[in-house]
Amino acid sequence: MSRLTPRGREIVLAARALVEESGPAALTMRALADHLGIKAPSLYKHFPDKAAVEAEVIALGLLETAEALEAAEERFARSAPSAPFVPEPGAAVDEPRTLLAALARAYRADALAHPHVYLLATERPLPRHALPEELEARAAMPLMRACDYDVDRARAVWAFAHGMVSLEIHGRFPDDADLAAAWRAGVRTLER
Amino acid sequence: MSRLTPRGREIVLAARALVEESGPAALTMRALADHLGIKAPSLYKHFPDKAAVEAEVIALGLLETAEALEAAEERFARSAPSAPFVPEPGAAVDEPRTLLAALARAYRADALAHPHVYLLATERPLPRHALPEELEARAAMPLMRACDYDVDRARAVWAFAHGMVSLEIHGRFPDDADLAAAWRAGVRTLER
DNA sequence: ATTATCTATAGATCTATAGATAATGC
DNA sequence: ATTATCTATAGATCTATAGATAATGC
Repeated sequence: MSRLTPRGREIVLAARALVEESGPAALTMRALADHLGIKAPSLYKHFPDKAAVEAEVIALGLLETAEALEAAEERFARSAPSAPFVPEPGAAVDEPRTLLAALARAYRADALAHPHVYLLATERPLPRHALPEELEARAAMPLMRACDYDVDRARAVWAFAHGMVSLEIHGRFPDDADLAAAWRAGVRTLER
Repeated sequence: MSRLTPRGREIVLAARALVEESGPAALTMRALADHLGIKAPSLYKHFPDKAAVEAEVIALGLLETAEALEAAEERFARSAPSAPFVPEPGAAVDEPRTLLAALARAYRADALAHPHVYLLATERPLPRHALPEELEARAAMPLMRACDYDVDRARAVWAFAHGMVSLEIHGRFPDDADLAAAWRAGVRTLER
């Protein structure tokens, strides 16, 4: 994004909106051009091909995930200074009690806030060559820190969170499933 | 499958082979017909539309998953009669020690044995109306039994397993990641 | 009679290139 | 001069229907 021209940025934002509105398959050069009020061939003066546009949308998604997790880390650090959790009488009940719970909640909220972009960014190989250096690593860091740099546990937690979100977005759980309870069950056991 | 004509079955098997060979997007009525040595319009005498063929491939995938998990359950029941695990001197080290570990291993092996069919069957909404009654429930039962019918934990375990497999198939882990270790970390903590 | 196939074809799309034209920035 | 746009168009696909033809099963 940062290395794009202003017009390039506009195009990517329109592409993102298109994906979010109608799913990854709806991102065609024609639909994108329509959205922008221009003709499809004009897009090729800004991007070499469709894959380049798609990669920028994916980069946006990853960046947002990274920022959402970093913000959750910070909020948690502020609200839970150090001592073990002690529920205050009358305090809101649903504050996350652990850093991992806070990150899990943020991960889910971010993914469900733009499910189609989430799927575009996760359910296919990453176009790593077209992404900003270090973006992938940055998105992974909050979980690594929460897992005390135990990479195996961090990967297991990531897989759990991704699996929950993926299955939820694709409507694979029963309609009446208590997904909050499933998240709690997973986070609680993965906690240590 | 069972409710198909013999020719219908051949068509579905060819479709399955096509998906497995070249991915879900490669399943087109033309490519399928080519594979069978006929012309595309002929397929419409056997299936009303492409979605119907796809649904049968998905049903095959689900059925295989169910059978793989059931077989793993049975193998585990035979090999680990009841007593807590005691490693015998000189015994093979990599026998799964718990039912959950056995199921996790079977889930991964099944998915990686035909990754494209796995993705077709999981990374989109299920065409439930076109699937055999109870197939979805059957595929879910082994995990439910392993989790003592704690549905929240069963869903968490499923999400973990699906997430691991999905991320692995899409090449989202680093090439040198020790995925066996991540599986162990996840299964161990989700164990209870 | 029914079934499986075929040819021909309608009707939608897609991505991407070539080359012309208008507008903007020195 | 450069940049952003346009029109025209090549070249690939796709799904699905209509109607003809050949083969099979009573």
